[in-house]
Amino acid sequence: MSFREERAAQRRQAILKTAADIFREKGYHDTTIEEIAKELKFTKASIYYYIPSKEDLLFECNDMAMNLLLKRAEAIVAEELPPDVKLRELIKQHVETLIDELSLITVLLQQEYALNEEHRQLIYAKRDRYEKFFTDVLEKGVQAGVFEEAWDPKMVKLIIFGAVNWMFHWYSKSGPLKKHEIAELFADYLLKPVIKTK
Amino acid sequence: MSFREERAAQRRQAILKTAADIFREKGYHDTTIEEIAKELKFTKASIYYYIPSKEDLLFECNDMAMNLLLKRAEAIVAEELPPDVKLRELIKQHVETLIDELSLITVLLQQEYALNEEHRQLIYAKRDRYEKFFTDVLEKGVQAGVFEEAWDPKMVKLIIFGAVNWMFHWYSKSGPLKKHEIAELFADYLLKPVIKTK
Amino acid sequence: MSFREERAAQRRQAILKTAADIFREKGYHDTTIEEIAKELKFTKASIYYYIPSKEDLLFECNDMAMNLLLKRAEAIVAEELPPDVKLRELIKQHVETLIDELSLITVLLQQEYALNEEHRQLIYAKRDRYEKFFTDVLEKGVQAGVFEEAWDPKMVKLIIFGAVNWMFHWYSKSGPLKKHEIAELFADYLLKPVIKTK
Amino acid sequence: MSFREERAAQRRQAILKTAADIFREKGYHDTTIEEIAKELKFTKASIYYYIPSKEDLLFECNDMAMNLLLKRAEAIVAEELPPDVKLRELIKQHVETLIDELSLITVLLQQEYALNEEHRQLIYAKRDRYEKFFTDVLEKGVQAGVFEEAWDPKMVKLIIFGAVNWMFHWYSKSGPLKKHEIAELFADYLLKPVIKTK
DNA sequence: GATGAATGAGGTTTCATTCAT
DNA sequence: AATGAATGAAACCTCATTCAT
Repeated sequence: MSFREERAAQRRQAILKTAADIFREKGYHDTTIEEIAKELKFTKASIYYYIPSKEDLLFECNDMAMNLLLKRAEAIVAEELPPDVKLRELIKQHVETLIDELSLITVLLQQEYALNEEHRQLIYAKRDRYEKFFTDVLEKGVQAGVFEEAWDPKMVKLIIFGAVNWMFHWYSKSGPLKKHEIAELFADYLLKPVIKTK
Repeated sequence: MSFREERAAQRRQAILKTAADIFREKGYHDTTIEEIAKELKFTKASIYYYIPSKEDLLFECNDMAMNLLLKRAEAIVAEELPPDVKLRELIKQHVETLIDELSLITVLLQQEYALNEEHRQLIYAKRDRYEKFFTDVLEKGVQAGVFEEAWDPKMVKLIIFGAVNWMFHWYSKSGPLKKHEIAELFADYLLKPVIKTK
Repeated sequence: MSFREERAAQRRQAILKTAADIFREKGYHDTTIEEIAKELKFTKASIYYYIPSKEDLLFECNDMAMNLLLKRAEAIVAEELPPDVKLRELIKQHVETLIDELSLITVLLQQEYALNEEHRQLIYAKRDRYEKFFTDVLEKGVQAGVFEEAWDPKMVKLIIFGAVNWMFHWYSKSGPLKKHEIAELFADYLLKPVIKTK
Repeated sequence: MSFREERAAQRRQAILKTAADIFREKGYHDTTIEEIAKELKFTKASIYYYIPSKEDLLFECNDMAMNLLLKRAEAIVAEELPPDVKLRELIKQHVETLIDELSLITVLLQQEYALNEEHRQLIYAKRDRYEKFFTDVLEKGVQAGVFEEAWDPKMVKLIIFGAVNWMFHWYSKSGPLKKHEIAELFADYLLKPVIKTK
């Protein structure tokens, strides 16, 4: 990548991050390209040198968020771990990614319906892949006899995602709990019902 | 209420319901007054005979949703029940209300940021009141020794709401589980970690 | 006139007066039929039983104002009086009518441009007739040798009307001067330059 | 000022002048942004590149008119002149400014009530400052013994403004009198009653 | 007579996007 | 690379007016 291209890529990143911050704060529709530009000390027109459209900006935010989640989850899935430990790691990773990239993930969770059809499908495909990591582990755990077979893995996945994703509504850096504490807490609570007790 | 007034009230209700349906489907900003009107076989201007503004329509949806939740929760809270049973009822009622009034509650959960400041405060006030029912019961349960004291009631409340509210993303009438089954399932799963076992 | 017709005529009058008051306060365009109705404790639709249109309401105000001015001026013109006295009376009458019917005359002076073409012509015709009373007296006075011939009657008329009509901008019932005092003052000031001194 | 900025400023000026012309002709409310745009061979939206709102356009017209009057009057007030000469100059200047900037001043005199509260206050403040130039000179003249003490300066000011401002109703470029002739004529007529004769 | 309900017609404003420079 | 200028398209909202009851 040439120096030129690299700088352009950096600019793109900066635009995406800023867009995500503002999208998170005000919602996609209440954010104007002008605002994003002003925040970056660009002009409105300049933004269009780097991105093709506002909707594309939203898509890139969604996509970046999904890629982050996928990459981290894939690393965990690749490890050799018992199902209960793996699920715990997946949950903790999700919580921590959400906190690390609050704006990006919030946009992913909150603004999906503003995507156009094509982009939505692309995101849904990745999301399905991501969610499958959870159901797969749950199924494995049932087969391995460490998880209660009473709970449908699909349902458990939905409960877990609901509980965890809701965080974007209330998480605050200045809250009493640290990132890892929250992650542990969620993992403990959400695993409790499925772990088989002797 | 006179015949006239009653019909007008019904019309208002119909507008709210239709608006909620479309808001849910496409989001507040991607819904035009024209669409709502067309759906009701009204003209755009006629809508404005019944409501003062589009934002007001959104507020009314939010408010009606909150009122429903509050009314049902108040009935439960008023009963003489042990904390664990009461919490179970509160959860079940929440799930069932969400299913009964999917559009209204989805709008409440999804479109809040489009409210203006004044309206948002009104909704937040009711929401806080509603959520307090849950933390109160949790605290009572801890005091009564039926709930684990390890879990912070605020945190448990957030987990419960997250898990349950997430339903608007996936619930479908044609799904395999019936309303009451889902309600029981959620109550079981979410109560499990807090219930003290001997 | 039957009782019915009489009551209708009274209603019309009331509507005109109220309309004039509000037109004066907020201007024709910023006044809605609804406001006029509310002030009269009517409904919007009821107004239309008595008047054909909003513009017509404006015209009737203008017309009533002109008729008042004309009637009072005609009475003065009909008297046998020397030109200087007659002019003085005309000025005083104008001032006093303006004060007596502040809303009506203000509408006449301020909102003329909102009339439609046809109505404007009708008002202009009356206005021209009214103004001619002033130029006629001025010309008679010059011929009679009581007025300076140096001043063009048309010009003097414009100065007089300007000075006097401006009153609607500043006149207030609670001001320090009484109606007659103002009238005398204007007559004194405005006649001074034209009266021939020996 | 750069070339760019200068051209933008010129465009703004052009919009204001054109707006003033049309406001004068048809009144503020009967003028649409579209009409102003069409006259300038702009599109409606382009107008909004230069001005924030229609009401703002009106305010700028008012403000520019007041600034013109103030600037010219201040120059006269700054001179060392006897009160009667100074008043004469103030009147002449007012007449001539009105003729030079007929549209702007007409808007100022005719459309004030369409301003919003905040803007109205700003204009009133300038107007009060402007009118004070006249009452000050009148008071000085009374003290200096060149003006009759019988006339209240406030009242004289109102008569002068009334007579002169009325011009926007009748002045026409094609009229028989030239600008300076009208100015002299007004000054002569309106000063006559106040000048003390030995 | 009176009015609740309905609407056509239009106006202001916003904004993503384009393009010449 | 960057941007000032321009605009098409659309959305919200208002209101005078009508009409069935």
